[in-house]
Amino acid sequence: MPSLPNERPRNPRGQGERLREELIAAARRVLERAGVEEAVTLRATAREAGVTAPAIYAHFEGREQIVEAVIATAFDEFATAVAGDARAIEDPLARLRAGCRAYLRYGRDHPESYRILFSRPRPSALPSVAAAAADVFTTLVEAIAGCVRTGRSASDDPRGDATALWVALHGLTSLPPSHPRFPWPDEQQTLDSLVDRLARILPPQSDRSRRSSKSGGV
Amino acid sequence: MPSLPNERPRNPRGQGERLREELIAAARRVLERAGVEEAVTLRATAREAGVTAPAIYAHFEGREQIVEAVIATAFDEFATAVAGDARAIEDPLARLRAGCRAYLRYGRDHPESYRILFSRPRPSALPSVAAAAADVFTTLVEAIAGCVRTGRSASDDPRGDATALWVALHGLTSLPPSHPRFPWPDEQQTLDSLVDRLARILPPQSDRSRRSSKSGGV
DNA sequence: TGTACATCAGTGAACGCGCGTTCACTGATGTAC
DNA sequence: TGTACATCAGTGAACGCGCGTTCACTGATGTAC
Repeated sequence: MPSLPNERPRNPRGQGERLREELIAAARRVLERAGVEEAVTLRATAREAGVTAPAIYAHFEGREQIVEAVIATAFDEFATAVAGDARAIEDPLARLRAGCRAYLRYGRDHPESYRILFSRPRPSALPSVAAAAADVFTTLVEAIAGCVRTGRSASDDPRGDATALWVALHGLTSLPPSHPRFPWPDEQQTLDSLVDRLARILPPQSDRSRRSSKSGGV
Repeated sequence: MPSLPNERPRNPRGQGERLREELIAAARRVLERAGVEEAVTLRATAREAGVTAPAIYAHFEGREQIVEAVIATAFDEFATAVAGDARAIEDPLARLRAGCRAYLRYGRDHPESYRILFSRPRPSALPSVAAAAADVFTTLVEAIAGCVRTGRSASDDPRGDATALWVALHGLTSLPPSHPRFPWPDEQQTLDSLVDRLARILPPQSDRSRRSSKSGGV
């Protein structure tokens, strides 16, 4: 009776562990398709994976553990998208901008995954998530500190400024989708402006020497 | 069988409409207590209101309409907290700060109501919500424009800056609760810093004349 | 002043549904002898 | 080389639960005459 429209060959002997990964991937598809965490039921996940519901219990204690695995996986992917791609860039200002753009892009490409990562008290209780979050935050702090060293930032508190920037990034990622009718200005422009002001970005050296004593801060 | 622990006298004849308000209030209590929108079921709302489930159909078409009414009510309350309280303040900078503080305070005092207002595409589809949101946004824009007139802001785009500030306010309101283990700096300080930088707030006139030509912008 | 009736503000029982979870099982594949 | 057996990767049927929704109803209160 449980009709399995998603046909699926049984894993070969000894490869039973594969189903675990398949279930996490299935749960993520369910999440992104339905748009609410509550849609990630045990049975919906099983259906999506092409398996019957009880098969899940060989790999997860229950529904809650599936959701946790989804969160951990998504956060890891998110951290890699932001920190991993940025790490390779040498110039700190370019790295900062690339990291911020990657952050926003992840949110736009996987809105429900992003939401589940940042709209519940739960995520940071998972150790792997706390580590990934620290990774992303450190990327921001170090990029700002790097900008200070290259003379492109006037920050006197890279940690505090990185926090403010993170907060604003989160706002830019999550607010517009929830009020799509509002006439939001160009996203990239808002992003650049937030980065410039919150990381206290200064014009390049050549500019500043031209303007001489007029530079300085608020 | 539907055991009504919340005893409740039947409304007097002609006063049946009262139940509608009682149901909205009951649904909001359920929402704030449970912490997820999905907890606001028709039956849970009825139980909380001390009424049987079918009694709801005299006032709402179904569950969805209750949630909509909760959103509309909460958004109205939110807009009043932010714009209403601020409107009375004459000095635009004081008004701007008061509005932003009220915004953050509402989010802290009613976290689930705030979340439901700003984490779904749905809210702004409701006309009353769009109006309330516009009210809040206008408060921000006018306060910044007022600061420009009194010489306390260097903004050359109050709408754009108000948008950036709104985005950041939303971030500050919603991000820390979702990652409570992160060592967030003092909330009020972060708030003040976001307002200062995104609304391009300048030091008071007396200060600036002392520092003379050193003022100016990033 | 009395009584029949209409209306109003709900109740109580019942339905079908998807859910999480349990239990006994099945059938293919590898292993011991 | 053949066969009995163990193991593995699941299946299928069943359960109790809360849900949304329907339906016929009830009992108090006001109104017409």
